[in-house]
Amino acid sequence: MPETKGRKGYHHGNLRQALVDAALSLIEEKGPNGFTLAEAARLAGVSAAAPYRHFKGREDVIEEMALQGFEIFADLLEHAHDDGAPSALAAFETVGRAYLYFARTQPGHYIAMFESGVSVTANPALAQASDRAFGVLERAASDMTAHLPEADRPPASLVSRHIWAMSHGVVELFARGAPGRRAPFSPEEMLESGIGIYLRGLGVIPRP
Amino acid sequence: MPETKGRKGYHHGNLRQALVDAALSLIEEKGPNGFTLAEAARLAGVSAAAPYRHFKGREDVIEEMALQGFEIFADLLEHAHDDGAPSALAAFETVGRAYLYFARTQPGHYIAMFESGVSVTANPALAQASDRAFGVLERAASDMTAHLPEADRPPASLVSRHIWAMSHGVVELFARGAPGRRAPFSPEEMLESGIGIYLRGLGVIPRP
DNA sequence: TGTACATCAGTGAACGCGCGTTCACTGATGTAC
DNA sequence: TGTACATCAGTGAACGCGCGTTCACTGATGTAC
Repeated sequence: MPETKGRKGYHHGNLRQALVDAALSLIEEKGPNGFTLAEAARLAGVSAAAPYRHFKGREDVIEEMALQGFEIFADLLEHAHDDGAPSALAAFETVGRAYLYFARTQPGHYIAMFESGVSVTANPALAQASDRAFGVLERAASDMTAHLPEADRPPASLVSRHIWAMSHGVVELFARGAPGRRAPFSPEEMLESGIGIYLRGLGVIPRP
Repeated sequence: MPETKGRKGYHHGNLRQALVDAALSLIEEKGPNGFTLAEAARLAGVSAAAPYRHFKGREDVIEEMALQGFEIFADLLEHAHDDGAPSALAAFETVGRAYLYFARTQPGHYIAMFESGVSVTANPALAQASDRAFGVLERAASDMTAHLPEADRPPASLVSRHIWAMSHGVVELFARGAPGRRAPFSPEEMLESGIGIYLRGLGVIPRP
């Protein structure tokens, strides 16, 4: 059942984005490699040759999905950081939760970004978007550790990477796929408690 | 150039494992989906129909790779835990490092286990092997936190998952793929310092 | 306001390809006697 | 020790399939005058 999606006539109007959207839902449903240009074209209600008017090929579509994902992700982190920030610490925890939230609500983008094997470094636009997202984390880490005595203060670039790794690990191991994995804790609990213990180790939260 | 790998005559002798090995090197070289039964057969110096004498199909081969991977991994963790264990804490750090070591030295197995999308829960043997590996982590966590006052002691199952997530995140984000990703820290440094801060937060290491 | 024309964004047919899988087959091996 | 025979582990040909990609084409749209 090809979805014609409001297509009016011979010309589609917005085929480029329609193809990206189709690819996103395919990738979400069938995993990183469960998407073909041909099927995306079918979903968009268009012939198999049409995508070549907008993309160089399959890989190009994946890079576009990842790019849009990093942009959304960076925006999300920026808002999480800027908006409700009564304290640097609270902002940091909010930022951590945003990671999980993103993976939950934008699985297609998440897969394209982190599970498709796309090379972020090979595409400058992608690298830039990824840097922007990571920059938010790093600034949050920097703000948060600023008041620590210099001797006990690890570089913000290291702290932000620790948090990133912990968040990513929780998402990959306990939130994505594996619906059958009997977990005694929810990903949210695990991430919150894990970051909490880590921040206590940093000296940012007092130890009980 | 098909590799005949010491094949003697009509009968291969050890085709099952030869196919698994071929698949491992293909997966390592080309990523989780860059492996086909046909190519594995070719690598093993055998016709495309031969694998069907030993495996139900493609998915079956992936599960076998993952299974062998979990067995190796569990053995590795057990040794890391049992052998040089002057203290529960040291054992725990050794166990953490073993994760990184495994991903480095057995990339094919690692990919099959964690990046192929194989369902661990769907295959009982796989689930059992995975549980054994994880059990080591959990015991290490339990030993390590045993002396903490009960009020400040999070469940070992939670602690072990935090460490697992951190290790997995570091490996995925900073060790695998992305050779071009300019990282100011090595994965080893990041994992060691990250676990260190976390353990300080737990109260297992004194804070400086 | 109308028209000629360039450009754009699609079509559909065709191609070559490699894969997964099945099938009847056959060469090699092991075993009972 | 030899032989008949069952079983095992391969072969190779064939199939259907869907994909990626190219190509000459054509319908729709925008624009200059």
